[in-house]
Amino acid sequence: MINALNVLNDAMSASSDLLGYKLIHETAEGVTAGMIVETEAYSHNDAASHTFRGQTKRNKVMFGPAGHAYVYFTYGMHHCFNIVTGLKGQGQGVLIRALEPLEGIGLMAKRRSFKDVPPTTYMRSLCSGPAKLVQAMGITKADNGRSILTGQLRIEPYATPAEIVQTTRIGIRKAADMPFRFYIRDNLFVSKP
DNA sequence: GCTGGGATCGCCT
DNA sequence: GGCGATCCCAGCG
Repeated sequence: MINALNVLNDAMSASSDLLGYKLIHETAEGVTAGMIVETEAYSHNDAASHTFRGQTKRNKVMFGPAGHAYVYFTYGMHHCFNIVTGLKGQGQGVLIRALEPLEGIGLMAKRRSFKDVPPTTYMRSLCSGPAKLVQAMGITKADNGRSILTGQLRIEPYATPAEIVQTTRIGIRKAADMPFRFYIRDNLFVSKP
C-alpha cells in the first residue's frame, strides 16, 4: 500500500523504520495482523547474511528488488520471514523477529496450537520470535518471492514507536557482536528485551 | 549421492 | 541454561 518502498532503501535504516509498521496476511482461514516490534538487519557485506557468499537458488529472492518476501527454512523445522531491501543485485534484507498481535488472535492461537486456555496465557508467545510469527501469521514457503507492498501478505504504516533500542543480534555465530538488531523499547511482545 | 551447517523453539532441570 | 528435534540445500566430488 501507499509507498512503503521508500523505507526499504537499505537494511540498516529499514530495520528501524519498519518498527511500528503493520504486517497483514489475508488467507482462506481468515485475516491476521500484527505490528512489527523487533527486526534484524542483514546487509550484503555482512558475514552473517545468507547472501554473503553470493547468489544461489535458495537466496536468489534476496538479490531481487526490494519489497519482496524472503522465506527460508532452518533447523529442520522452522521458517523465517524477511523483507528484501536495497537495490536489485545487492542481496540484503530485514529479518522480522517479533510482532505485537493486532487482528485474528484466535486464528493465531489455533495455528500456534494453543487451545482451551485463556489468551492471557499465550498472548506474549504468539509472535515473539521469527519462527513463531511465521507460524501464527500462516506464512509459508509459497510466499517466498511475493511482493509485500500489495496483495494478501503486505505491510502498511501503522504507528510511530516512542523509542527504539539498537543492540546485537540473536542466534548467529558470525558477526555476532554487530549491533544490527532493533526493537521498540518496553514493548511486551519482543522476543528478548 | 553424501555430509554438515543453520537468522529456532519448547521442554526439561 | 542446556539440549534434542529434524530437514532443506549447498558444496564437494
